[in-house]
Amino acid sequence: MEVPIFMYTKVKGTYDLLPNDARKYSYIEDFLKDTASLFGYEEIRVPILATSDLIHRSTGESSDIVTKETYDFKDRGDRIITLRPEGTAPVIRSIIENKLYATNALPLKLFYMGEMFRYERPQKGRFREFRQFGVEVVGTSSPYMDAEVILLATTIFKDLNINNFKVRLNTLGDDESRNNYRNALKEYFSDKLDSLCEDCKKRFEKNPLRILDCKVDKDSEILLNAPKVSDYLSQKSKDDFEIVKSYLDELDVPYVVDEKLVRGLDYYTNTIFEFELLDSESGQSGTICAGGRYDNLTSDLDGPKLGSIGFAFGLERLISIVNFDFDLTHSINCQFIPIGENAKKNLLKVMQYLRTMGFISEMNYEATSLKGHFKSADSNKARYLIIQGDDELERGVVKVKDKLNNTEEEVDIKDLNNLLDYLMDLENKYLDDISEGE
RNA sequence: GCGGCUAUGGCGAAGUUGGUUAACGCACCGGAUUGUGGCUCCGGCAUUUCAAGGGUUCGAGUCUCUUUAGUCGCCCCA
Repeated sequence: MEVPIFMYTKVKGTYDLLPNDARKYSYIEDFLKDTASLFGYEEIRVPILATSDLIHRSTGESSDIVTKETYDFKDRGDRIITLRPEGTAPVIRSIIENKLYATNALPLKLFYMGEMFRYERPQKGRFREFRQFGVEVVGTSSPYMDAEVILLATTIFKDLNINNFKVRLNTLGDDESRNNYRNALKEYFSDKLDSLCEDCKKRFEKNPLRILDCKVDKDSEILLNAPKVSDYLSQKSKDDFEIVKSYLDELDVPYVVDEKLVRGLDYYTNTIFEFELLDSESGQSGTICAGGRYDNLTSDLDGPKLGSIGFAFGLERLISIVNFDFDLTHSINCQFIPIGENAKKNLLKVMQYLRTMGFISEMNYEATSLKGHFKSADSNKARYLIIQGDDELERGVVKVKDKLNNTEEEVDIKDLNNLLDYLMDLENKYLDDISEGE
């Protein structure tokens, strides 16, 4: 009989965030919250589980996400559930279901952060479980807001010292413009179907705009001579797009208009954009942020018609290009070193006191030798070693060793505030030294 | 969904045309040194085992097949 070897491994396409990396995520998440807050956004948290109807309806039946990338399953009550593959649809659903558009002033400016799931082949910067940060502004059609949203994303990247990107910008126009353009494309491609790739033949029926996005035929005459969106825009759409561009010019946001840009999800209208990372030393390139206006989504989901715009980016991709050469770990750390059981009991109380005063404090409960305690202090990178044996216990003192200044002194702890004052002095001295050095 | 590459201890990795005991480094544990660690030195640390399973062979970590996983491309996407 075979004895199976059990290996409990992570699910394909997922990853563990070990402390070193989790620290980076926390830092970035805090930064994103702070930056979004400066622009007037509030956080919204919505469930990871969503009804499949919502996801399928909103992202478009023809989108690749729905046709082959969703995690769908039936729950025990026979409900068809989808793990959310993106944030916009669930957030819009929540806004409609909770009638936020009626109880709050418009526009709503919301940001979200959390896990998304897509059943894709994992590769660089792409996972099956990944995290996105995104914003949604709901309830305004002002093109100035389009520009402000792009400015927020730009600010985020620049403040993280990421400068080697450019914004690709386009407009799909309003409903009227889109319909006219769509018809023009259909007419143009109708007698050229044979020369298109297999995928594009399907796109012709479902979403002819996406033929423009085809990578297979991208250099062919057919695509190059295809009708251009700009020729089919209504005056309103043209004017709005001009406003977006002029605002971006005014704020020195680097962008290029790319008439070939369309997006993977079906709900976009008017302004759409992608942030593209330019070739860097790390060799990475590609889209690091994408978004656009979706003026029909709220009504498609049985809510009122509310002009809306948003963007999203993957935290994995962002963090992979942030340069973390600064210290994220500065901390105050006291290692308590008892010699003997009596001192151990006594130090437990002292340790708890220091913790309540904000000092990160630890003790190795298993060490049998002084050497073991000191080794623990090393691996904890403790700055202060607080040592007490029977002798010190009897006299009501501890020895405090400050490894940074390489000093060791006896401190009276009959009044614990005495110890706190002593440590605070050392801390303040350290901070003074730092600021003087700068 | 398609293609390339990879898979050796906790980690990083040697392993020559298949040929007795699977280098080395880091980490870890013990000791020299049980009221002061870090350095140094000594010792320990893969052994029906080289991702799993099958095949070729007198002999397989080395060749072959399958599966799984990782990784990098394509499609698509954040």
